[in-house]
Amino acid sequence: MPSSTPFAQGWCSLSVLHERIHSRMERALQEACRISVREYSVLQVLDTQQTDDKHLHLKHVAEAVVLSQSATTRLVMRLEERGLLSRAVCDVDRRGIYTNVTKAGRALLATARPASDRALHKAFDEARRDPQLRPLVEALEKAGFPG
Amino acid sequence: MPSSTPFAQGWCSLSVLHERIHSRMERALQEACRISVREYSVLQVLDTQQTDDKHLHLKHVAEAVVLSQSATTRLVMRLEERGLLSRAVCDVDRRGIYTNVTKAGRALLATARPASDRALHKAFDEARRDPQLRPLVEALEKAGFPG
DNA sequence: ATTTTAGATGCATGCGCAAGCAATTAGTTG
DNA sequence: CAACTAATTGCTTGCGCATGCATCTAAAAT
Repeated sequence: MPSSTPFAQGWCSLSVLHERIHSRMERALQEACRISVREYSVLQVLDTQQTDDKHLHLKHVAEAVVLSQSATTRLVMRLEERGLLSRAVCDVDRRGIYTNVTKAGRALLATARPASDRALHKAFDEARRDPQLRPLVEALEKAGFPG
Repeated sequence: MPSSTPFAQGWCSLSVLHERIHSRMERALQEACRISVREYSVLQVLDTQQTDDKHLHLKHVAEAVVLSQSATTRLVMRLEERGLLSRAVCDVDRRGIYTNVTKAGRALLATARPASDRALHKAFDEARRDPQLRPLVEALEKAGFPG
């Protein structure tokens, strides 16, 4: 994935690294609990929102995971249909929707998290062995990323 | 986009940064030349492959942009239908497909590249102002990334 | 001949955009 | 202040499109 400027070249590496990690996590999460990376992300966001006793409107959830509002609506719908979360209209502003992760949802998260972590580490190790990605990976590590 | 481990937290930031850059570039490229980020990436790959006088099979193009083989087939098809590239069976292995960017394709790239670059810089500047992304962006810059 | 590989295709799914609907807020008029 | 209208905001829906998976065909390779 070559490019015109050095800056764009950096973006290409970032992009490839991201896609590689993403596709690995996708497969891992799909296999472990029939869930997509995005669904996992949303559940994760909603779960922490909940433990912090803060409630996010759908719109802010969409922003947090960088997804369109319509896609977020449908994603949350799917999760509700699978019993992983429940929805309720916000009573101070009845346009808003509040969501709560159910027990089943938290159980799924407990399975998904280690699976996702394993996939993430694997992807990173693999990337370190790729000549194109090596500098980027090292840059991230040197700067204390991730972690 | 919070998470369980620090490592996963890093992945979340990386993910958000990527999505932000991506959606900005998508809009910019769409507006500038009715082309998607992926189509741009593929064109870019094929163009450099060509100037280096090397020919890639579709399969390797797919790997380079981290896309499935089927999606790559159809993407290249779309680009051919728009007259941005031409396809030909490889004569030493008639299973393989070779592709060449046309004059129109190179013209489009000439428009797309600066548009994409502008979007990229904008997205980076914006990210630097986001508390969640700031450490990641600085990490990348400190380590000489991108560029 | 069998197996393997490159690419194409049917199908189901998730996405973004644009339009729509309902609730809220701001502004106007009596 | 109350009542009405306009503009905004949060979410949903219709629709077309790109993607991945599984499957298929044709061409090497064994």
